[in-house]
Amino acid sequence: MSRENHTRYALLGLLSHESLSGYDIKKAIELRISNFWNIGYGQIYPELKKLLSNELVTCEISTPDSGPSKKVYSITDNGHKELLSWLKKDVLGESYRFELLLKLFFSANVGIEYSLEKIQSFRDRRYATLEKYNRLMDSLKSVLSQDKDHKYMYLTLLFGLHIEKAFLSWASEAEMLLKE
Amino acid sequence: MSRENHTRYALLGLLSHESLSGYDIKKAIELRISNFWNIGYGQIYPELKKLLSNELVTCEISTPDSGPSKKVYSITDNGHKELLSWLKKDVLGESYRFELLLKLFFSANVGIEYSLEKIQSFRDRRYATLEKYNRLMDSLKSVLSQDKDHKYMYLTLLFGLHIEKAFLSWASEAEMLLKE
DNA sequence: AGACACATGTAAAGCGTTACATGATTCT
DNA sequence: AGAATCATGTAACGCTTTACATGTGTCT
Repeated sequence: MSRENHTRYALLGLLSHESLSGYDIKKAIELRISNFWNIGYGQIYPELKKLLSNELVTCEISTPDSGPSKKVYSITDNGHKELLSWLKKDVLGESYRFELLLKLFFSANVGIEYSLEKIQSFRDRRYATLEKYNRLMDSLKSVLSQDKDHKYMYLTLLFGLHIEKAFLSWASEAEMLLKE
Repeated sequence: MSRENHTRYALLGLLSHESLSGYDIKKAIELRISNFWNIGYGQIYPELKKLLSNELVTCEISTPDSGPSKKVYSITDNGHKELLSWLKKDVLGESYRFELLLKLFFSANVGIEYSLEKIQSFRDRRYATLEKYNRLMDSLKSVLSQDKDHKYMYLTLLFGLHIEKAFLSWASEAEMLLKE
């Protein structure tokens, strides 16, 4: 059983909303889905090529009045079908990897200060992310009724809020426990 | 800048506690760290080979009274140094990917029933995991004072509890929002 | 005898990151 | 003129998964 190419569906999903160039796709990813699915140019351009040869997208050269020309990709009917069939399929399960936990687990080998430092900087990072999500949530709430897509964006953002808060409360508890 | 081979450190970490065969390493991984760092045989055996040729571990053939013979690996002084230097280094940041969120984000393209189904089965999965963690926590608490390693195991397990609870509370909220 | 767990590996293919390479356009 | 941004890509490398391959020992 071969693995699913999720990156392909991320691109199809974004293109199902609007036609975009590779460069614009990268920006859209950063804005919308990078919190749970980040992709770099090294994946975007090769994948667009594959999508094109599979006729899941089409490509048009656009030469705007200002700025360099772009290759704008649009989703085809086949592409849309492919996206829908993936969306309907069940998610089998999740697995995540946390380098912080891997280090922490083995940290009986080193001084406690190393663990405390790592947890503190973890907390700082996650706090900054939580603040970012809070700002995004504020701006999203004001446009929530305009478009049914926004409801789903709201769900993913809400996930971010829950998980970041969990990170922070764990970090506080972990720090206390270590200092005991 | 080449990426760090975390798998290598996971193996060194486990071997710093006790000498193990590849097969036993796999079992130890499942028991101890699979929640945040899972590895299969396809990584373990080749990595042990590399560790051996870098003289970070040694290997002895063990022929127990019962059962087939094993190749038991032990960490060397160099291996321990390598582990310590990694443990002391900062963690730069985390990134996670959630297929569920990726699908959910684009689910305005399909009926709401697909989203609800996915969230419900997500909740079932995460609830089962939370229960597992609760059981592990019970058995860990009774031996917590015996070994300073246990404190670090406790921290990682606590992380699991926090994050799974966050998953569950998000899932409930998300279901309510979708049904509105 | 057959099923199951023990035990060790290899090969292929795909995923993902990083570095590199190139050129156009806009702004200061 | 130089810096920054826009824009598109390739190549190398390493990580990860999956499937395959093989043989031993134990239990029923």
